[in-house]
Amino acid sequence: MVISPPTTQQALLERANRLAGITIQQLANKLNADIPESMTHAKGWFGNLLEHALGANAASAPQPDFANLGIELKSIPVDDNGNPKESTYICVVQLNPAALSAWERSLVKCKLTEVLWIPFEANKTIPIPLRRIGSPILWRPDVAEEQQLKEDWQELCDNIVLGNIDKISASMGKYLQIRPKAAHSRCLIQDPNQLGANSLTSPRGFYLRSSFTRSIISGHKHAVVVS
DNA sequence: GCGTGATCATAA
DNA sequence: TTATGATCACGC
Repeated sequence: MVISPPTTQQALLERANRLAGITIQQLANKLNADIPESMTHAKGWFGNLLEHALGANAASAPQPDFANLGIELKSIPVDDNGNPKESTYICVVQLNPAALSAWERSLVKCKLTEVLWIPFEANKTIPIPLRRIGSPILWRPDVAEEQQLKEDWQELCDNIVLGNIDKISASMGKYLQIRPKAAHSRCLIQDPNQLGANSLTSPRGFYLRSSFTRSIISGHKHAVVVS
């Protein structure tokens, strides 16, 4: 079964709201999907299931999941208190000078312009099929949030442009951080910002700290979302 | 390797 | 217990 992409924001929200409260088992059954025994070898499984269920169409292109709506979809694992259990991957850290030149044209800003967050239970004591899907939260960063994201991005990118990517640690950045993002630590890519024709470094990604996504999620817990 | 979807595993 | 650094799966 292939689900077509929603043509409007409201259609997308309606679909997402219909998933609120059901279990992973129920969703998997609807889509005729097999549930993994563990997430160890199926780390992106739920995110992919959700894309399928909502009709996301950007595949693995570097753009928002619902390209026509400019909306990025993010599943977010939460504990018993509804707080995020993990940081949230945003996008690859591109090393070409153009990608590092301005926040306004960055992939991070593009992805974070509007995000549909879908929380789901991730407490390991709950069997995967019984974990429930939460209510969707459509979020746009407010002025203060975007300013901080921009500052974090700028500080991190300044280091990259100066050829100091290997000095960046995950502790930098208030909301955004940069961490490895690769199949394994032996993966290497060219870094044109470093002196020397063949400077290599590890592929990295931008992530949102869970302390930040926690504020996003909790700040909208009582939001009313369509019908 | 690059980009997507992320969570795992262990040092601190 | 938590956050960093490492890793898993997939399409191309």
